[in-house]
Amino acid sequence: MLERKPRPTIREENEKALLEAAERVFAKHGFAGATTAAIARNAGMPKANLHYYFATKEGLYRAVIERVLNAWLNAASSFDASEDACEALSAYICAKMDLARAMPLASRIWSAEIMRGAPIIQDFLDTTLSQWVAKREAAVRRWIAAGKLKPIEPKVLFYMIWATTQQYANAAHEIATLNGGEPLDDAAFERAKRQVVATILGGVAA
Amino acid sequence: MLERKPRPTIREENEKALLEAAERVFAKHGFAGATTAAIARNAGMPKANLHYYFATKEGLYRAVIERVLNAWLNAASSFDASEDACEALSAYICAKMDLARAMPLASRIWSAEIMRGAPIIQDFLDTTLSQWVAKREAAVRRWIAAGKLKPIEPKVLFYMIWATTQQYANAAHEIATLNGGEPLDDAAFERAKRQVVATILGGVAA
DNA sequence: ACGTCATTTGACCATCTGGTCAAACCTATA
DNA sequence: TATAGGTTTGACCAGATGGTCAAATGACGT
Repeated sequence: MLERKPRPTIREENEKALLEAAERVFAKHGFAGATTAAIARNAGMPKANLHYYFATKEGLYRAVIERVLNAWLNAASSFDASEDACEALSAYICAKMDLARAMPLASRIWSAEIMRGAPIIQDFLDTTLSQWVAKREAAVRRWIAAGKLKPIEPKVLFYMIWATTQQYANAAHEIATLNGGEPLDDAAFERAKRQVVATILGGVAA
Repeated sequence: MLERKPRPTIREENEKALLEAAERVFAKHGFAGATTAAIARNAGMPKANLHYYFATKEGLYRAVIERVLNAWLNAASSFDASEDACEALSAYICAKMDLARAMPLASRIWSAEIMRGAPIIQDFLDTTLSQWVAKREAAVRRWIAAGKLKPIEPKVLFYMIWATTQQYANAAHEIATLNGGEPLDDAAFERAKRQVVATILGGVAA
């Protein structure tokens, strides 16, 4: 009867540990620089065990990317939180800032993948992301037509939002260095978030 | 008499070819993913020849980074082009946009190095960059005090400028995908540049 | 207790990589 | 043309890496 057994707690736990370890190692060393031995050690198991759960390094990488993708889509949905231009943009920028802070490793892996030319996630760019952009582009154009926003190429706005928010994950080390060697604390980060929102909205609100 | 011979054209030519090839390969595959064999092939010479000019892969990488650093410093100097806040910021943003377009490989290598935690250029962050930021931070605060700019943490502004401009190099592939598969042509890029300048200035000008 | 299936692991392998080396090959100057 | 110093290159090496395998161990329903 091929019942879906609610069984596999061991498998679930090990796969989760491996995915988390992989996220750490891929984020720090990149795809090529990460070794399966390092990932396995980081997850507290011998290398052969890693290959029992994930046949190939690329397969593991794909699995990590999928988690990242879901986080991205989740944050992206906050764009639709409101019909009001400023509210929608604020919510979206805040969501992306929070994502960068909560999941810096995922953000870095994502950026590295994009920088490599998206060899793994090209189809996501071609399908889901293209559709997401097309739909929100239309919303932005409507807001412009309604006089809510200054006339701007919507994509330019998206790229600015993506880049600026991800900067707080990608360049966390540089930012820490310029912050006296310490990462931004919560207060400083919240201040930065407010100022990013204010600056971008100030730049595009009509 | 130890005269400086105007001789070494062979050495100069080969080192240049290697540095350019290394820039391409490092930009595409990252430090770990780049192989000295691939770089040498890309420069049109056998691997042993590469190691004759650059003893180690890391030494070659350092040399590439140094070129990138000079480009960065060169663009950074345009911040001081004017005493006027808007003029200075415009000039700086334009210079960084042009840099991203003219040297996308260098930009990507730079970002990758920052994302890795700047293992090679940490001392640059600690010294030159810190000083650069401190000085321009003071300029921004003066402009704010003079009522030229809205009150903003200067670093937040710098991070936004750095991230947004570099986006056009780092995410060139993603941008091309969302542009129908074609990279931005000169006209589209100039339009984007103007809108980036206008949006950031609109966001911070008082 | 038994049998079956999932899990664990050390040993192993082919391949790749950064780097070495010595011999061969210029090129120019005395 | 002899000689010296820069340059080129194929062959080579030690170590690392992704991945395999078979044997051992554990979990669990019957």
